[in-house]
Amino acid sequence: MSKIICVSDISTYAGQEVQIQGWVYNRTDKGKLCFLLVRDGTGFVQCVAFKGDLPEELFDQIMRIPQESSVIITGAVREDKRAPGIPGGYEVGIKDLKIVQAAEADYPMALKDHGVDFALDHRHLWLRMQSQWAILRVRATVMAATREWLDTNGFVEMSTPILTPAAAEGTTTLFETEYFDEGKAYLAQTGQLYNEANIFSFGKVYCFGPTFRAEKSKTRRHLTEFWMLEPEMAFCDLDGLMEIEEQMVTHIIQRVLRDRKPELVSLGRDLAKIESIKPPFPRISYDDAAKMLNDLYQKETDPEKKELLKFDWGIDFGAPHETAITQQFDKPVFVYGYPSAVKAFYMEPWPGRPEVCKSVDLLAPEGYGEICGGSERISDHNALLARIHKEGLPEEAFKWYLELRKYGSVPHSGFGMGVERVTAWLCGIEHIREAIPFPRTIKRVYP
RNA sequence: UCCUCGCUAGCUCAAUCGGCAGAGCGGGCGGCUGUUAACCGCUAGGUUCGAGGUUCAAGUCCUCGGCGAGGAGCCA
Repeated sequence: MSKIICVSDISTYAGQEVQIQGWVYNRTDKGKLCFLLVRDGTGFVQCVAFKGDLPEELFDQIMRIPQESSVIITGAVREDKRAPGIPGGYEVGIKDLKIVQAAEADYPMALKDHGVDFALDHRHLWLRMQSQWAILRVRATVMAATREWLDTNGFVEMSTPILTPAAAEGTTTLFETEYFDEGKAYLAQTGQLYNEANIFSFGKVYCFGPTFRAEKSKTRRHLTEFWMLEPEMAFCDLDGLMEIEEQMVTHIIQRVLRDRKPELVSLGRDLAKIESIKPPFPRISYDDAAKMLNDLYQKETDPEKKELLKFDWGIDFGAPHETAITQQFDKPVFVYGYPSAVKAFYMEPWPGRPEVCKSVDLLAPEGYGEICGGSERISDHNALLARIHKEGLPEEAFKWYLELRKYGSVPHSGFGMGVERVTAWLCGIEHIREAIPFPRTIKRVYP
């Protein structure tokens, strides 16, 4: 009995007879020769059948095997530069093939691009395509690298609740559900407030899980359900926050480049654009970004683009603004010190400039925009209470949150990172819906 | 909520000014010993999103509706 191996390890089995358990991704028959491209979850490998080497009945069966059939293949591994696949360069000379299940002939996914509607309706099958496999492998590595960095840097993972009481910023953007006799509960849009409680016990914490937003955003950067990482640190100011974001993001990039290069190559990603990213990342203030945008506005000659770049101090960046800023840099850029009016109530005011707060967004290059958003939080009880009143928020709902500032309050900071946005950026794909296994958008909850 | 675009074979798309419903892929049959989304020959496959209207004639023009897309708004 030959050893069952993973395609990802195939290079270590050259010259040996092995077994591959997987699915027929593509078949090319050529007279007395038949090529099967087989995927096993860890990679894609070419398996070759020669008519002369096999019983006639078996060869005939291989020639007719439908796409997506599940198979167990026995054969000898050999190096061959012509062999496609991931990692590629090795192929299996078929000695035996057992069909676990012959797929029906009407498999709907062709090995080519599909329309968005069709692809999303068939997400359960689309996942099998090499491009989707590669993207989601990168995603898993982004998540693993994130945890790896945090866990080795003294952070403790805290699971914050997904079912939450009345919302921090009103209920219009939250999914609502019945909660027994307690009235309404809402799906969490952030674990931050809970992590602000957690830091007073654990120092440095993070939560990592799904986040829900009922906003009617319809863009390539938005999902209604997405995965967000939220670290929160005691005794950490805005500069310390940027330092941590920079180190963590750099680690994620290095780890993806180390472990997922073949996947990125298969996606056609220009590796040079991410290989060159090294700290430090540029840090510019909102004020400077505003000047930069006004300069770009002056220089722009296309009236349509010019209109999109129009910018007045005090407004939040739109997607065209973010794109324009990031195009000035070849690595991620921090923009800090946003106007308080466009940011959340809990952000620490800038010393001496109350109209600005100690917030920071990390914008990814190549037009991908915001991948992290964070801030130093207000640590003074009365200042926070004043902000809650000013925003017209229900003080009662924030009773516990305010109490954190009464017993050993410290400067503290945190940020949120969108996993799908980071994945989409590293993969170089157009839309973040491909960066999550089963995307939830305003128009889709199926499959 | 607004703006724009789209909907034709299982899939991706074409169809000129309103004038016979087409191709490639996929399926079926056949051929080929190195294919890379193979190639070559043959073949089957249609409620042109729906309803109404204009016309000798509508995939194409008009009205209404449906579904989807990506932009704006919104976005802890």
